Amino acid sequence: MDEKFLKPYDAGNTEKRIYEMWEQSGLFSPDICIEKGFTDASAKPFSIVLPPPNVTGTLHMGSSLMLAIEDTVVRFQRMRGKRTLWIPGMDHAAIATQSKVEKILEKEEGKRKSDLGREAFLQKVNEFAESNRALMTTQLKALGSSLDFSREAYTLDAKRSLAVRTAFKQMYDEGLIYRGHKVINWDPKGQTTISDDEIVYEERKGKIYTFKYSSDFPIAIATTRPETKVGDTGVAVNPSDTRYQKYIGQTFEIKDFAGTPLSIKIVGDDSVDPEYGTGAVGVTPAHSMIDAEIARKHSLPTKQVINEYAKMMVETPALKDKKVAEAREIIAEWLRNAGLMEKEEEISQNISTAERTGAVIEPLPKLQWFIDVNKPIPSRDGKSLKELMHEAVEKDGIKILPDRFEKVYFHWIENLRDWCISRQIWFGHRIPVWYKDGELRCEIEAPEAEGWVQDEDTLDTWFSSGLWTFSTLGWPEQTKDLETYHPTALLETGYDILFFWVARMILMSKYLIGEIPFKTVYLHGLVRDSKGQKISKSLGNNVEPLEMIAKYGADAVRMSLLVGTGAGNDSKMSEEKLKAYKHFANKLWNMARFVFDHKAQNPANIETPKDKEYLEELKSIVSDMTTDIEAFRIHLASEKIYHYVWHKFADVIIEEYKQGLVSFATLDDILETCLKLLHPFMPFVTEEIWQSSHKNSILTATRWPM
RNA sequence: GGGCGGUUAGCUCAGUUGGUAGAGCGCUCGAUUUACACUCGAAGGGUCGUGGGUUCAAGUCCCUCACCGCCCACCA
Repeated sequence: MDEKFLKPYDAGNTEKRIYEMWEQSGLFSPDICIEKGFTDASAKPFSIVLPPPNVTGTLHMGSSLMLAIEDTVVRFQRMRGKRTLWIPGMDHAAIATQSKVEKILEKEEGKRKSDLGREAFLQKVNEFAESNRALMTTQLKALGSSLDFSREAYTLDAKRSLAVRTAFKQMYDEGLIYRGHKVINWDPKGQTTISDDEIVYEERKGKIYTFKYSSDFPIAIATTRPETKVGDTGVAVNPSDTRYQKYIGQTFEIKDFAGTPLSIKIVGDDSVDPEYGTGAVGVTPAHSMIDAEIARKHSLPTKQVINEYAKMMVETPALKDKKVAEAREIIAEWLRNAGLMEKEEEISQNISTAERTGAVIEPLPKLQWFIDVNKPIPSRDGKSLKELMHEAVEKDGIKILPDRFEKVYFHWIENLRDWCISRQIWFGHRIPVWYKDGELRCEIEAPEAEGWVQDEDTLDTWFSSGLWTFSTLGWPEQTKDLETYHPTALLETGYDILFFWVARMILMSKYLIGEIPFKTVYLHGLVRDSKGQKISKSLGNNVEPLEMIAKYGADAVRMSLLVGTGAGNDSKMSEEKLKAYKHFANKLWNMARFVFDHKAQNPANIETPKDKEYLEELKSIVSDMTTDIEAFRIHLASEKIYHYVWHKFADVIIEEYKQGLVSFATLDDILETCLKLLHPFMPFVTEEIWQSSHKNSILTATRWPM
């Protein structure tokens, strides 16, 4: 017997060596599995794309859970004989990465990005991204992830950039991408637009003011933002409201509203609730999306009064260049003095803030690029993107686990508005549109003729990640990989990016290649700390995966994340759990030691009545686990094998063997099967034990028991 | 305002299609120079949040309420 069995299992001394052995074997590539005869060339494919971690930072416990689940499924399917492919990659995460580098630049060199200029700044960002990529690759490997690194992708590399430009052009040519002057969510701190999904609502105390524009104006209105009222061009009332009906169609000229002249037209609109407030709404077309919609219906003019720095842009000296918060007070005070203020009430309101910077969102009218989600698409039977996204889950059979998220998904689609995809940041895919003399061209490659200037803006980072399932497989080129591995079998990710990412992938895939991107979506929950708190920097309760791996071993980290963590449920990470599974790895180690020890003594093999019973029982364990993993009930399968190995095999069967109630052949059989069954969950310790008794054989490339 | 999830042993949580409650940790008692102290055995501990309903049978299905948590939504 190998001497190392005389000591407790030492993960630290094992894992790196085992991973290198796996990498050298090439078995993580399905092509090599076929070449070596482990996988049948005509076997069914099974593919997963790794949700690309952001190059912003390092992997956290949530990513470790993701890797543990995916690697378990991938190893299982590989052992089942499928042509199994798991593609790694990274996401450039445009805004997140750029703002992080901006912060570093500010802190370390006291410079702003404008001091460097676009090119030099981007070089810094790329260097930062590159150094993180290397560290994250180490982390992926440390956990044992059986990823095919020969196919590694990056959202910003040449192939993926080509995919982005191709997708953009195709959507532009079919009229799905358009440029429009619309009210968008402006982040005054980040100085960029953001999409509806990047808004976070924060509950804050506010005031609602009820007032009239002037003493001879017949209708009072209410607002939480008096400063925007200098941009009002209308008042909307419900057409059936007898109090106000008579004014509909009239225009009132207000000579002096806090120093600004207003022209207010009364319009009738069904969206106004006569019961709420004064039953009338002041319409500010430039600074509210809902108002913009009312204004569009009634042809009210748009008057922008707030600029990109969240400062007033009216000529009135008292207001000009004032911050919105100051302007609010100035106007409120003016209303009080003029005797126009009817009521002021404290309320709690949800204000929209930018997810990244925390700044209060300022809705502004701007010329931006959008994806039209409602337009009927000729090449897709006249269906809209919304409809395509809907039918992917409704009809095409994408299964979302847990299934309650299907409802959430449908609800999101129903409320979806056109997606603003242009961003005023530097890091990311430049919009593939060029301008010259008032002319515009959308091309995959820059026009060769002189004088064409490319659009300054970049694309929302989710545009490129939306292409991920097929851009990683070579699209727009019609590759063999694309044909074989798309649609992918499984998309496993956190429920928090269902809208950001999962829905966008369905949109892109259904439109661009006419098929669903994946058959099953498995959404995992949040990994919290031992007290159930969200892990965050401000709480300082971050658990570093690499440290935990060093302390307890990757197998223990994986098991502690997997056991008992069902789809969609948040879970808690604790050192007790990690310790328990470290003990389990060692228990297994000693069980192997016991069996090997006895094997060396050439035990007589006398069949006993118990042999058959135990082998039958094991068969049913195998079949239960197979069903569980195929249905992605990893939390049940992992618990089942844990319990069987420790409390049946070790506590009962081995003990009975000592008493001669079980034959050695059966004991040996059970150990071998257990190693296989445990391998997807705890790849390192099982492989290490396997290699000790099976020279020239790799457990990773061994068939799952039947 | 709308939707969703949770409420099961002291703690943390499982419980897949309804068949008279499970695990880990902790606690108590005990074993043992043992493959393994990163061990083993035993014991204790739950009217499965509340109230009702369906059923031969409900933690599991339906309804009510309560508390905790999450998501969505620019009632001005």
